[in-house]
Order: sequence, then structure tokens, then C-alpha cells
Amino acid sequence: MRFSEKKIAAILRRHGYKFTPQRWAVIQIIASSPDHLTPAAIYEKVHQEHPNIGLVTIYRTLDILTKLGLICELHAGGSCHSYTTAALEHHHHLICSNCGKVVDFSGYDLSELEQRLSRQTGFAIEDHLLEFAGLCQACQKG
Amino acid sequence: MRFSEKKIAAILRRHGYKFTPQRWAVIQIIASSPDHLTPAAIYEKVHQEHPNIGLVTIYRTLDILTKLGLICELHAGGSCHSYTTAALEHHHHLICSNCGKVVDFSGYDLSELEQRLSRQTGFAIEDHLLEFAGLCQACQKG
DNA sequence: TCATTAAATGATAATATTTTTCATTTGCAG
DNA sequence: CTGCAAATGAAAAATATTATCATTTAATGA
Repeated sequence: MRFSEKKIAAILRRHGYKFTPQRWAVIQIIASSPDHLTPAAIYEKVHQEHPNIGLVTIYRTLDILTKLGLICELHAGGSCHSYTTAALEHHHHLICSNCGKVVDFSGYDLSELEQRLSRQTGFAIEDHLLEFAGLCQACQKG
Repeated sequence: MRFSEKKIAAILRRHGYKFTPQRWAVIQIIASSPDHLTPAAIYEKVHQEHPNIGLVTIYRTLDILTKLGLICELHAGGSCHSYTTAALEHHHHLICSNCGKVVDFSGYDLSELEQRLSRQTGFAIEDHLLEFAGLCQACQKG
């Protein structure tokens, strides 16, 4: 588990959010899954342990956690609203288009390109998205 | 206009699709817009000139055009199901998160990184997604 | 520890988005 | 021109997302 309960609680509180069992449950489910999950899938999994939790809470929680950078939204590989746990440092993703497995990678620096684009286009670049999709080793054999 | 009617017709037919006025209308609307459009927005615009066209046809057409590479789906900048016209060569996107304007850029080669990742992870990489988001020059002033 | 309060929750309903189905129409190959 | 497979439009079904609001709860400070 990448994040301790205490750390998560602190991060939430620092930003004015409360640390609730529902939010903790969502984080745990996402962090313990090697692949990416849709809101519905997260709901189902969380629901097993916390039968009272509502889907709406899942949506609200996902919004907050994304904003805080505790989870990441994925886009490549045909998964438009799926979430995976966030690493502590800036990173990018490699996604299996068959089983959904997510591998983080970092150490690839886009800032030079970003500066070039900024200079050429006048854009004030705020964010970027870099994802690779393909078949993981296991799925290639299948 | 990047694509001539003849060229589009040929591409569609070559892949076993018919060249219909509806499809042509969708392509024209997307190609003539500097920003990216959601299916609903495309529907509205197309609907003005072709009042009989249905939203379903828009969805079906977008699927096909995406598959053929004639249009691109965008993801960054909070636009999850928006489309923009495709350039002929491989390229990436820079998107204004305020007005939605899309600027293509090319000449940035990710194949080295792709090979490195492939080697390190065993993935058979098939595709990638690289998008930048920020404020365009005009929107920075506003 | 306990009372207070603002934030969060769950239930429900409303909205928005996307897909299915199917009868009818149409592009286009022969 | 004709026949046929493919495409369309309309309606409905299925999904996904957001809004509303009464109730509950986490966190603060006495």
C-alpha cells in the first residue's frame, strides 16, 4: 500500500476535506488494484465491504481525489473514465488494452518540448497527457 | 479544407463504407471548426443544414471516421469525447482549456521511448496519446 | 468528553449520454 | 436500371452522470 491512512487523512484535511471511511475505502480499492477501474467498478468493489455506500459518493470522491492528485484518470486504451492510483512523483502510464493493467513510468522529461511549443504557439501550457497502450506480456500469449 | 470530397469518398469506399451526404456533412463540420466538438455539438451544427439527420448517425459516423483516422478523439483539457480533424501525418495536439482551440504539432518522435518501454516492460505497444493543455494566447489576455 | 457546525452522505430523481432495434431508404456494383 | 447490402432515422432502452435535500457525521474547541 503506497499511502498510509494517516497520510491520506492529513492530505485531505490540509485541503479542507474531511477524512471519511467512504473516502478511505475508495482509495484503498483503487490503490490495491493493478489495473484501472471505472466508477461503476469501484462502486461494486467498495459496496461489498460497505453496503451502504452510494454511487454518488463514489463520483464525488473520485473528483476530489483526482483534484488532489491522489488518483489518476486514464484515457488511452479505450478507457475514458477509469482511475488508477497515483505515484508520488510525476509519471506517465502504460496501459494494457486487453486486461487493463497499468504500469507507471517516469524519468521521461517533456519540459523541453513543452517550452518549444510554448514559444512557437504562445500557449501557456498547464498540463499534459502521455499514455501508451498495447498488450502486456501475459496478454500477448493468450 | 484539408480533404476533398473525392478523396474522402475514395477512402470510405476503399474500406467498404458508403459515401453518404451525412458522413460528408459530419466531416465538413469537424474540419471547418478550429476547436474540438462533442458529438452533441456536431449534431447541432450538422442538423442546421440537414434537419433530418439523427444523433445516432452522428455517433455511428464518428466511430467510423475515427477508425479510419480521418478525425481524432481528444482527451486532455477536460474534453473526453470531443473530436477534431486529423492531419495527414502522425501528430499530437495542443488544446486550449478555455476556448477549446486545437493546434496540431508534429515532428516529435516518441519511438525511442516506446522501444525503451517495450524492452523494459515486455509490452507490445500499439498506440500512444500525447496531448498538452493550457491557455492559448487569446485566452490568456481575457 | 461533549456540543456545535459545516461538510459529507445516501436516496431519489432528474439529466445527459450512448447503444439497440428495426422498418425504411439509399449508394453503388453489376 | 435493378437488386442488395449497407446506412439511415425514429423510438426506446440502457448507461452514465449530476442535482437536490433531509439526515448523518467528522472535526473543532470549550
